Amino acid sequence: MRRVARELGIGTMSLYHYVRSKDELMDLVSDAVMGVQLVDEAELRRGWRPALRAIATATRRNFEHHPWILAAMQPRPRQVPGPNSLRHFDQSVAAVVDLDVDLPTKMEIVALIDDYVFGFSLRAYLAGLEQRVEEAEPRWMQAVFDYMAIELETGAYPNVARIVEANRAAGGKDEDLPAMVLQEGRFERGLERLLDGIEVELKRRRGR
Amino acid sequence: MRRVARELGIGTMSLYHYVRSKDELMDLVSDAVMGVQLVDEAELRRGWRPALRAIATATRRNFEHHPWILAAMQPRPRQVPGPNSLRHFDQSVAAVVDLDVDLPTKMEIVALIDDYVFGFSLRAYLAGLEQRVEEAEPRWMQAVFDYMAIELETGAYPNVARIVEANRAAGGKDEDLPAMVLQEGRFERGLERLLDGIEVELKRRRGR
DNA sequence: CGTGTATTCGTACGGCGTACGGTACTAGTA
DNA sequence: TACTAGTACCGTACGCCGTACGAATACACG
Repeated sequence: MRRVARELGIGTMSLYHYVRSKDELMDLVSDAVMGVQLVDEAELRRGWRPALRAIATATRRNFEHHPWILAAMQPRPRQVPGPNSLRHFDQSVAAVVDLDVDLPTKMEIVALIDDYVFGFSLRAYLAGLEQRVEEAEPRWMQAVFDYMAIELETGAYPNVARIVEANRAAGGKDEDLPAMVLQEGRFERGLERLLDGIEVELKRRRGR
Repeated sequence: MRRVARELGIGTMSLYHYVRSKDELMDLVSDAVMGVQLVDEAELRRGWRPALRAIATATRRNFEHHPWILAAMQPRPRQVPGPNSLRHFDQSVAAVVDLDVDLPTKMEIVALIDDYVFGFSLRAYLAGLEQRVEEAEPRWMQAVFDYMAIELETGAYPNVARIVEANRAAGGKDEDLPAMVLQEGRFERGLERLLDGIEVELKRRRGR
């Protein structure tokens, strides 16, 4: 709060004229961030799959630009989502509202997409800190492999050891492993698999 | 740190003989928590799908019992996963190591499952605070609907409005909506859809 | 017994969020 | 013109926090 006030060129306590507490300020900022990921209305009319894909990638891109809000999110009692979060929710509803399934299923699909986007973004953030995911994740995996290399002989991680050995047998180098492991476009591919799974469920229900 | 020391009946600074900083203590605790979700080795030999399912549900159950570690996780530079996290990784590798796909695909499957489990757990935690998910999420959704009810007439959330109206037209009450929206077993159903999506991808690759 | 090492911890420092009470300015009223 | 009400601002101080520093104590071993 002191720093924010300093950068605004005002006294610290002046902030509290507009905001009840630091938490409330955080809520406002978080919701403001959620506002910039809203998707063009036309995207929502191209069927559930393109619509959900557009919403998910926009959300992911937004978290990529503002990863710190993931860490700033703390559970607070009786906190209610802000208008921009609700608008995001409303757009997700738009994507599934015409599906031929019952309401709970529609809402679970919406929640499922958000779960994935949040999880991917959080883990990418934890692994990557300030860098872009595509650079950071291999570095993180490198650290993992480096660390595990010490323990590999002890047999503590037998399955990773199998992979390392298979890679050696194929003439590959250990250093290449991390880069092979997590590659660009991982978010999009994971999303497509999730959408595939949803599609399977939709067909199954329609079959009945 | 002061409270931990007090509960241990020692001076605050005595902690720093065993631990370099509060962050390091957090890392140790987090990794200790990751240790209790390890899965029986026999589970890993029942095929990739049961194995991944067992790992994911064990992880989810663990996060349900210790949700605060999700909030405690902060991106720290040059942090390396602890032995228990690596053991979890190794178990995931065991589940996919025999699949008939290339290595990067195997690793993406592993990461995908973790992304979902993390995302679900984080969002459930944010929505639910201390309560069980099954109780908390409806309460959260109730707050959402209550809040949105105010705005529904303004047309700010047209798609949610459509759902509310459809529910009224079917003779349902507004109060029933939150409970209809998120129901028990949501994690397991979402996981099955994710596994379905992975299965689709495996078949596609095998077909080539 | 002395001596080095492991363990404990009291004090103090700089940072934080913010409660409290006050000051300055503006707009409206008479 | 003087008075008032409300808005905006902020200096000071309190009680937290993590932890740097250095001293005190306990213990193991020659």
